[in-house]
Amino acid sequence: MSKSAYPFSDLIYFLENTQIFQGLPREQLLAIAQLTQVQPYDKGEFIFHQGDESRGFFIVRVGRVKVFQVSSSGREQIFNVFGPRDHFAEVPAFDGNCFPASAAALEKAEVLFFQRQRFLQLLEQNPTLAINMLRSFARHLRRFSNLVDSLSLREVPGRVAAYLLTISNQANNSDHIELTLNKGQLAAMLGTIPETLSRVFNRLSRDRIIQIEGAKITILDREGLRHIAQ
Amino acid sequence: MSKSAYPFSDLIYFLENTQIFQGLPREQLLAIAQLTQVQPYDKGEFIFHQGDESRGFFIVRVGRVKVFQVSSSGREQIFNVFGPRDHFAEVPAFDGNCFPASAAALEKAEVLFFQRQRFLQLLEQNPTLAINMLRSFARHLRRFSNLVDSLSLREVPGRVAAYLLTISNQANNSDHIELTLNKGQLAAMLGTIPETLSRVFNRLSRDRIIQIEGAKITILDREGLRHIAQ
DNA sequence: CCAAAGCTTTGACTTAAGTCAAAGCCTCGG
DNA sequence: CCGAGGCTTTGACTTAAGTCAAAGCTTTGG
Repeated sequence: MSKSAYPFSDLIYFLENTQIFQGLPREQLLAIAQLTQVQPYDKGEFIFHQGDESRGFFIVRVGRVKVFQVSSSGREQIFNVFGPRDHFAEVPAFDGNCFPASAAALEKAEVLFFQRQRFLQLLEQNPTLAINMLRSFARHLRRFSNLVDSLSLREVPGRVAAYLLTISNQANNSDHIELTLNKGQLAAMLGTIPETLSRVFNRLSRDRIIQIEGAKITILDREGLRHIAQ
Repeated sequence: MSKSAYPFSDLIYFLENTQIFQGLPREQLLAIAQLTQVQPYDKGEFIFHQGDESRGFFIVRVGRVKVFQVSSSGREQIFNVFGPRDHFAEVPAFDGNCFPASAAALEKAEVLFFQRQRFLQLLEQNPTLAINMLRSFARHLRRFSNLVDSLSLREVPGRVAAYLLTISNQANNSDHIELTLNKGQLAAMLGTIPETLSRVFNRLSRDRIIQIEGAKITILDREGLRHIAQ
């Protein structure tokens, strides 16, 4: 059943440390591991396309994956970026409707795939799994709520400032942070375009609020940044 | 326990027809009904404020409720409008974090309130309830996905056209539709302001794509509307 | 190690949509 | 039934941010 090249025990260890499968009894994990398909993707390769029918859901094993939409004019909005142990596309797997967005590998990646039918069976049998799913959905809903707030009610400098504060926060409030997305992808994440993002960084730099050197950013004036982020 | 003025059987009948409590055994519904608090709200009155701590979640019994955020400059973005049998604010009740948005009554309304702790107990005991919640979260996630798409990737005329097509759809694809929100609230729903919405309606009217008479709208050129909506 | 491809920045320009202000319309309660 | 207050529209103006084009940069693979 599995196309994995990994030892089985590794896979089980991995699965029981994902948020979605944590807390499940060992024999369930074993059953899940046997249903797991490992799929490799090259940088830029699509995992699914918006509008496709869902056949299952995914967990990132290696690399990063973006979930995004593209406008008729070709502009991209990234909904979320997922890394190792993160799962994505559970909603279509759950409700059986089409993917509302596309997914592609941001870099060479390995993704675990779980068939929809198997997954739904597990879900019915397993209250713990349902609660884990609820937690996951709740996280996604909060993320979306933030995104809508950002896109509708804040200007681009505010979004950039809020983003920088968030990643600084994730890094123990360090003033030295490093962008993990290139600037084009970051722009797509923040609902803008590379040119505009570049100009905003430029301005924050000129105003001595941050200092930029490639992907490395130093926060010089955290209060100022907070003010811009509101 | 209940502050309801309604006969109990009415309340149970109501509860078992909500999406969240449907399919629960009768004795559970009885227990839930006993925990229900009925809260009346006047038009415009707040039900909770963004940032408040969650004490529970809500089901609309009468009237309509909007869930929204307000920017620092006072602009409003409505996330969703809920009517009878709809439930809202389940995420904060579930995860215990703050409300990410505010809620207020759009008109005189009655709302059922369920305490967080009771609700979490029910959720643990009741796999059906968990599945119902998952369905609800999945719906909300799809709604958000649409909203982000709208706000980030479409211009205002596109959002308006898509909205009109959606409500026409809900009305059996009738060409005669009626706005159920006033134009200020509709603007806040579509991520814009009344002046801009007015101008867009004006243009659609001038171009013979729709015809407007107050809250009544007739679709004259559905193909044209679809084209604008993409 | 170099060149091609892909990122990133900069400049000049355009534009969608917001702001402000005023006037016209409704409608609801006294 | 009338008038105050709230909706809605219109006009004139401003502006944030997008487009297009070109030039610097980096990275990567042959």
